[in-house]
This record gives sequence, structure tokens and C-alpha cells, in this order.
Amino acid sequence: MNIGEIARRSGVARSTVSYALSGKRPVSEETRRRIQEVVDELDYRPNAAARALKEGRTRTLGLVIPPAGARLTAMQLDFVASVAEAAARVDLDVLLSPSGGDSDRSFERLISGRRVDGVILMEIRLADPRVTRLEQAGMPFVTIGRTGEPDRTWWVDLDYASLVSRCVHHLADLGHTDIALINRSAELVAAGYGPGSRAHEGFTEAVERRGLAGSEFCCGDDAPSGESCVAGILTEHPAITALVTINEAALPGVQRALERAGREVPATFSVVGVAARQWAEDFRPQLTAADVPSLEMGAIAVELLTERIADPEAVARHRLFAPPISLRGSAGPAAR
Amino acid sequence: MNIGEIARRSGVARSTVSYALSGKRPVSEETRRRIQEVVDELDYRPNAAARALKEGRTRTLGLVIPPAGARLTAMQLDFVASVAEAAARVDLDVLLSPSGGDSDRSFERLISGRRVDGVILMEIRLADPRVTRLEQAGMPFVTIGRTGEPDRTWWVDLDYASLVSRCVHHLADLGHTDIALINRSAELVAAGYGPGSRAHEGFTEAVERRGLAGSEFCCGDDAPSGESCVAGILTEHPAITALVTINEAALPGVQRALERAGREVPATFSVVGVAARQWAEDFRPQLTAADVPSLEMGAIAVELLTERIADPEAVARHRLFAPPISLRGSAGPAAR
DNA sequence: TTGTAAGCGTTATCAC
DNA sequence: GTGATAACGCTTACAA
Repeated sequence: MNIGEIARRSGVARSTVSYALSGKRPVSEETRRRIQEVVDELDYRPNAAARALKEGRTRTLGLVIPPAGARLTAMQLDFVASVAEAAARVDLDVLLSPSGGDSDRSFERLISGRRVDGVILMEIRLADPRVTRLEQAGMPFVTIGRTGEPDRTWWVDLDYASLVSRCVHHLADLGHTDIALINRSAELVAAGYGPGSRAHEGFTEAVERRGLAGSEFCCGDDAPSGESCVAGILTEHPAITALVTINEAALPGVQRALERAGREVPATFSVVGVAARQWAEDFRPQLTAADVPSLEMGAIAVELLTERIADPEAVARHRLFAPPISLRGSAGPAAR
Repeated sequence: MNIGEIARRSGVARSTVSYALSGKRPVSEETRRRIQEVVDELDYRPNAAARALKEGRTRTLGLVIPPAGARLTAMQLDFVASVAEAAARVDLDVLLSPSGGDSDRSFERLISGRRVDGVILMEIRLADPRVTRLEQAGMPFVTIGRTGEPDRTWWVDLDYASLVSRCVHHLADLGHTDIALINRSAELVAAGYGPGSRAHEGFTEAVERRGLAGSEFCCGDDAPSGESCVAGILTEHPAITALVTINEAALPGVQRALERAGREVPATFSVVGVAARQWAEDFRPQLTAADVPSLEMGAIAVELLTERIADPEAVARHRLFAPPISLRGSAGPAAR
């Protein structure tokens, strides 16, 4: 089914069908109705490739996800779902590219094959080759997370430094003096992964300001890592009475380690952190945490990207999210 | 950058460039090399839209995922990742369509806009309107999960009936006589969701054959639902000594309820089920379970789909997975 | 071995 | 208010 067939059946020119559907020039009510009838009957929709070729835009966004080797966390998954959803709401399609570096074939296709009008990137490194590549290719993009040069680029991000800092202050207010930070994996932190280093910054700054003893621990993105990490903390640093975590995938393990050690939360140990609401509510007792607004972040990423696509000269915009800490039941006064 | 520019810079005709890149007709080594140099220098790749228009195929697969309202489970997420990965390996792109019913705009664009060469569908209902729509449109598709008429269609699926049956037999062999099935949510089961009804079948059949007392419980796809479901079982059906579950998202809650109730796994209560390996290993003790081979299933789905696209007349093929139960530590002899 | 040209289905310009 | 037609960038049948 193509526009020529619609035109033939409605007894008009192809251009008239095009205009009737786009509304870009007036069409008499009579012919518009006749065309619409045929269109509805045959369930016609313009061929995407032909339209993209002619218009020079694909009405498609690229979403670069970590390759399957690196398992996606619930938060990343939420971003994928929310980006797809937000794009669908404005009639944009989303093309998935599971790429790690900058020389991946599917990533290259997106760019030089002009498969998409713009790209959303997740799991950004402070120095990210994919960002360089997109800039060089002149492809509009928005990152979820920011690079080391955040002023020049378009992004949405969580303010990990301030969130972790707030967590520390909250624990300090409750009287805790000896606390731990459960960070992401050592590999990620070493690779210059933003959340890792910014959580570190926020933690050391706040710990120092409040005169606390703070220890930092890297931890893999899974429950077993969380369990062994916290088990280690409990045995080797018995003075520690509270922890703040940005590693949500480790939470089930954190919980298990505390239970095994017979620590009551929050009576004899407090836990606070940054996590998707679902993870926070799955914790027992429910986790006092800054709830990551992943749905909103995905939606804003799409919004920024469409804006940048519409005006390639526009000055860079970003959005830093610092959601409030939701008090649930996992943090209490320090035992004395 | 387009093929004309490459041709001009290499001093040949556009068709020669095309042939040099596709290899569809011999090109002298000398010119091939000259062209390749220019291509490499300018990082040229054929425009995807133009190529799709000319060839009548998009080299893109559609992947229909549940809309964000219904949160994706870890298993669904694994499917998404593995499909994207498998497609990328054969240089196909994946277009995401978050659609529930058959009249979603993004779903319709896939089909009548000819945005993709074929579609992969997940979360299939026994009677699924999306399947009907794809058949009517003549769009090749493969489902992850199967409909009520599995002979006519292409799919990959888990053999829930046989897996659950095996779990029951395993528990019976261990001496359990009073067991429970934790199914998916009541809504899903009522809506004719395959895994739900097939788990039911396998359970009742095996329970009957072994002369056991079996009770079935529906449970939402999250930890809190799992916790209250199992808590209810323990108080209201004290005779039950073991359960089999196909609801992996409920597992953390299942564990919590057992711990709260002071039941030792596997000493005083046994748990077996069907789950992604990651979920099974997160359980304490690790869960004796049939490990869902999501990576392989996604890859096979892509393989079947490409096959069907290549030969639209081919007779329907499918693949039913019945992975063995991996013995871990969560099931033991019935306490007497 | 290479070049010429038609045509894929659209949209937009120009003409009436 | 509507129709004819060129052009988007590519692949491929046909010519040389």
C-alpha cells in the first residue's frame, strides 16, 4: 500500500493525499473526507523509509545501552522503559544499540548511516569515547549522567554528591559518628564513572564537615557482593553503626548480611541511600532513601534531545536531579 | 556525505562505489582500493533510509515490550538485552515499541509504516490481539511465549508445565506430601497468560499422579506480594512443607516470609522453582531451580525471525525449552 | 571492468 | 483548491 494507490482510489493527485494527511496546505473538506475514508479502509501509513529519505530525518532516537555482558541494573532498565515510553508519547521510535565503546558496528550505523535523529547515552564515563565520536559526527545527543566537561554538553543526571552528603548529614544528626559508604564496583570507580567519584566527593566532604569517621567500600552490582561487603564491614570495622549506599543492586545482600550478623535495623544499625523506589520499598524495614526519579529523568532526556534536534545551535541545557530523602524505617538514632 | 560524493572523489560512477562496497559484482582491485580509501577517510556508510527504500527491507527488527506501567521483570529485561545483542551480531537493528494492545500508535507505525522487517513479541496471551494484527498485516513475527494456537505460529517458549511438574516430582521424591504453587498474578492468570495456565496444568497433573495435596496461589510480581502470599500460606496452611514457584520477582519476599516465620530452608521448609540464574543464586540458600536460559531464548528468537523473514512461506518453527533443574541448596527431605 | 539510468514512496515546489 | 514533477540516496538491470 502506498500513497499512489490512495491517490488513485480517491481520484486525486498523490500530492493532495500528502497534504490532506499533513495539513500543510488547505484541502477542501469534501476531498479530505474522501481521502480519509480510503486511508482508513486500507489502514494506510506513509512508508517510514521514503519519508525519512525525503525529509532528511528519521523520527527515531537511538538509545545506547550497555552490552549484555554487563547486566543492566533495575535503574538502567527503568531508564530504557521510560525513554521508550516518553518517545512513544511524541510519536518517536527508539532504536536500541548495545554498545560499549565507540567503534561498535551498531553504534557506527546509528551515526554514519543516519539511522536516527539523535542519541541518548547511558552509563557515561567522565571521559567517554562515545561522546567524542558523537560530537565529531555532529549527531545531537543527550547523556543520562554527565562527563567531566558538563558545561558544553546536554544531560540529565542525579546529584550524587549532594544526595550522599545529605545522607551523611542525616546520619550525623541521628548521632552516628562512624559510618561507611557502599560505592559501586572498583572497576567502575577506577574507570572514572561519574556516580562513583561524585558519591566519593560528597561523602568525604560531609564526613569531614561533621567530623565523623568515614570509610568507603567498593562493591559489585549484585546481592552476593553486597552481602560479603557488609559482612566484612561488620566484622572488621565493628565501630561502624550506619552505612549509606548508592549501590541498589547490592541491597538484598546488604540486608542479608545484617540479618546474619544479628543486627537490628534501625535499632542497632542504620542504612540510608540512593535507590529506585521499588528497591527502597523491598528493603526491610523500608529504606530511608533518595528515590531516583528514573521515569522523569528518561522523559526529560527525551525532551532535551528533541529540543536539541529542533535547534542544533541551541546552547547546552541540562537538568540535575536531587530528589528529597524519603524517610522510611531504616535509619534511627545511634545506639550508645 | 553520500555515495555520489564518494564516487566523485574516487573518480568512478556511483554504481561502482555501490558494487565495490557490496561485492555484488567484481571490481578491479585498483579501483576497489581507491574507493575504500575515500570511504575510510570520510567514514562513509550508506544512508539507511535510502537503502531501505530501494531494497524494500529495513534491516531492523521490532521488539514489542510491555508498557512502563507494567514493570518489566528481570527475565523480560534479559530478553530485551539478549534480543538486542543477538540482532547486533548479525547487523540488524532493534526498534523498541512499548505497546500493550493492538491499536497502539507505535505498534501501528511498525506495521503499516513498514519500519521493520519483522517483530518479536513478549508477554503473550493465549489469545493475543497483537498476534492477530500481525498476521492480518502479513508481518513476520516470532513470539517469546506461545498463544493458544501454537502450531500455526513461530515462537520460543519455556515448557512451564513440564518444569513445574518436575519440581513437584522432585519434592514428592523428597517425601513432601503437602505442597504449594506460587503462580503469577491473578490478573495475568485470568487474562489467559500462558505460563500461568501451563504452570497450573503441570502442577495439578503431577500432584494428582503422585497423590499429593496441592494448593495453588496467585501472587503479584514483586517482593511484598511474595512476602504476604507466603506468610498467608504458613499461617493458614501449616501442613504445607514445600513450595514451587514460577514467580521470580516474588522470591525476595518469599525468603523474608520464611525467615520471619522462623522456617529453616531446607531443614523445615523446601523451595524449588523456575527462575533466572541470577535470582536463584540470590536466594539463601541458593535456589534449586530450572534456570531460564533467557540469553539463548532471545538469540533463538532472532534466529527464527530472520529465517522467517528470508522465507515467508516457510512452515512454522518453534523451540520449547525445558532446562534441567539445577540442584542447589533450597530443597531437602520433608521433616517428619 | 565500468558507466548510465530507472525507480523505490515520499514531500515540496511550481504551475494552473 | 488541486495536479504534475523533481528530488531525497541508494541499488541494480542494462549497455558499453
